[in-house]
Amino acid sequence: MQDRIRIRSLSEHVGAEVVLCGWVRQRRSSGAKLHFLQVSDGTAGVQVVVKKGNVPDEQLEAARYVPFESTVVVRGTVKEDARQVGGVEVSATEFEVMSAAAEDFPIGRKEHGVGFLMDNRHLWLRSSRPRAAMRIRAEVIRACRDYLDEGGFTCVDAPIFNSSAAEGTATLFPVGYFDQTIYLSQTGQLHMEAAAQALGDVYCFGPTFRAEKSKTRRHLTEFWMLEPEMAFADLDEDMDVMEGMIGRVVERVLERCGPELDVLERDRAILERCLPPYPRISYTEALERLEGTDASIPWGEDFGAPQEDAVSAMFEKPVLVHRFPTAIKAFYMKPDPEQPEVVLGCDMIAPEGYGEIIGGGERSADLAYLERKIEEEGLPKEPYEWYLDLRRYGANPTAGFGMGLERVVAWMGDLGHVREAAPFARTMARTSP
RNA sequence: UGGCGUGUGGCCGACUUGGUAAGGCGCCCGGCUGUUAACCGGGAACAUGCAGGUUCGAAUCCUGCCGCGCCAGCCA
Repeated sequence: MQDRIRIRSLSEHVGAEVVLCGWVRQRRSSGAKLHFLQVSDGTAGVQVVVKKGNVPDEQLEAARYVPFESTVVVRGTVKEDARQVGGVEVSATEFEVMSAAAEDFPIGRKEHGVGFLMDNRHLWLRSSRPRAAMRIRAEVIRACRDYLDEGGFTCVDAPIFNSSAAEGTATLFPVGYFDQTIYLSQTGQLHMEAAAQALGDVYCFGPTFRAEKSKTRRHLTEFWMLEPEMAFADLDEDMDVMEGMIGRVVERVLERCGPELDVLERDRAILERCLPPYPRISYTEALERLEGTDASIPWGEDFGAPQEDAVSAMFEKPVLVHRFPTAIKAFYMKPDPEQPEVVLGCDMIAPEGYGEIIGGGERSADLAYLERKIEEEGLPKEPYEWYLDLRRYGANPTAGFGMGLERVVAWMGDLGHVREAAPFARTMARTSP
């Protein structure tokens, strides 16, 4: 539509006559001669007033009976009105129904259950809560990319189709690829190590897939991961980047997503406490702090959700836990030269039970060590040959990490479940809409 | 995969000790020229996941199956 304006910018047109398009989200009448329509075009919503005398009678009737979610074209005058959320309303002079919606739009103004809402995700997306979550998601992505791009990183894409796995094949989704079986990517890390040797500081951002039969509020089978990788970086630098990037995310969301946080009724004070610096404690220290609590575990055992929650509850901000036992971590992690029983890895745990939002660390540059680990863990050697080439031709220290986008978004908006942080979440039980 | 929980109209949700399915939203009609999860009056339609069992009688108790949810493991 030629001269149509976005509802978001209506306040710049007070007193002017404008044309707008949108969906009728709500309708109220005061007699047969005055109708109030809440119209949204996605950018924002506004109250349109259709009054007898201002529009032809047949348009007045159309406004009286227009079903929810119908698309309409409105010409009218923008008026200041302190009673309205955006501060303005539109007094219609022309009202046209572009497409009348069926009268049984399933999403009502009253409460619904999770199952029903997820079944109707394509329509639920129009509601204020999902819209706020999607805007926050977009801002989190923007903040991360800005942080890395400004820091001199190069965005490099990782493949989705792969014949090898970074961490075994148990949690991979097999797909038919011509006459063979390959797998959907569960990480871009190995490829980013190759890219880092070409470009220094790199990152990839894309979907990853895990066939984990997890049905918790922190798991999706398809999720987006941001994975920076830095040549010649060590664990401390790696943690600096984790902290800097998440710090930037928190700052940006607070700065630019105020209205969205309000829609979600997110307590801002909690986020304001989450600006850097973040505490950094070793796995061993964490266990010492857990001693005597319900979450206490023997040294050597991996952190579970109860340990993560207990550790994060000790601080009011994200916590970096580093130097986990070598035995429980992936083969490519570099052992600490000063205490080889632990690796130079690090996880960032988000507050409020949102769990591990980042996992990463230094990669081993030692060819012989990696060959031994691959054998010890019973991994097939052949698929890793190309990866081992990276150690044969100019081995270098490398460090990086992976950030789970949906977990960060769920935490920012206190969404309760990662499925609300994705537009169309894929879980064990749901692959549609 | 395991543990726990749950399944009532299009949606939400009662039915407590087993006794013959509330109420609300939505929908339709009407009223109101300033409403905003509008309000007021009237109306129609629509339901106990599936299969067994106990009982005079089951939405309610028992068993199995299926779906969903939460938690755990695994991870981001």
